[in-house]
Amino acid sequence: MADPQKRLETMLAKLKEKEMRITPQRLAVLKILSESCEHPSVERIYEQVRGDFPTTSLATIYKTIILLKEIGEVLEIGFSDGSSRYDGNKPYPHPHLICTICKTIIDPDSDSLKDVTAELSRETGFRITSHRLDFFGICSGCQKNR
Amino acid sequence: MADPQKRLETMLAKLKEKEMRITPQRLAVLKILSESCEHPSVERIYEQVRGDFPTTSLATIYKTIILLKEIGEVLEIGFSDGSSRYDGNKPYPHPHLICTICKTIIDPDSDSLKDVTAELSRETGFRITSHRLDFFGICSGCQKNR
DNA sequence: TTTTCTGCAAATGCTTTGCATGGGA
DNA sequence: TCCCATGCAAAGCATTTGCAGAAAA
Repeated sequence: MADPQKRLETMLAKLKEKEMRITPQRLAVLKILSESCEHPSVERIYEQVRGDFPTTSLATIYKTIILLKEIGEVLEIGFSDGSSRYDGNKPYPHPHLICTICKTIIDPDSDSLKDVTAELSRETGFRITSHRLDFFGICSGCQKNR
Repeated sequence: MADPQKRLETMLAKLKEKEMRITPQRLAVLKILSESCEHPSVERIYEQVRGDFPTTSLATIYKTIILLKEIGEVLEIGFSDGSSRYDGNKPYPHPHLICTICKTIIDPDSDSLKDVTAELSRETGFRITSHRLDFFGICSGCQKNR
């Protein structure tokens, strides 16, 4: 995981460079995304931002994310069901390991794509059932709670 | 590519097994999907089916695809923008090579995931710009037409 | 002060649903 | 004949858009 503080600074610098304004709402979204290990959904970001700024609208979250996508500071992980999750900590393509039950998304350590399925399964306790470069599976927690 | 004829038979057998009816519209959708090299969109399938059955509705195409997904006879390739493409010829996870300009989707031959990016780029003329297990890039045709 | 951003509400656009009719088996 | 599938239109829903007021710079 990249240093959230540095990520935030990078994002802020990029916004300033593009002469875009740093509003409290935007700052809140940037903070959440720069610290994200959980790869939050729009809805999740919305809830968190509303904790600090109760009048924030969903539209603002969407607009901010569209903005960040345009300047390459957030990675969108879109799914077939139309839902999307976001990674502002590592905004570049990298493998994901996704639990199809609890929807947890983690970033595996492996850089190589060779024999990754077996390797990831062993290291994380996931049972791999599908893939994409995104690997889908069931995390160890969900395997126990069945 | 799998033999379209056999794929069609497999799909039909599965429908019968589940006691689902084989209607002309469904048969048309199955045929298109079993022969798909182009990984058609719902809209594309709709247009083709309407060639033979002009009264067919979009809802029927959607319902048929949902059905096929449930019985594992079609692979959905969903994108961040909400659009989806379908593969009924190889309804199991496999790598895709996607042109971000003309939206062509092809199935590369390689089975290994090692050094695939460079390999695919060389073999197909794509310039790889992103990936997923789905690899995104620009196909040779679009590189020429710039 | 200027220009951009916010937040509300309305508009989109794709997908799903409900239901009466039609058609497989 | 009995159900299931079709096709139309309406409903859903996540996302986008338009615009007047608010607030960065």
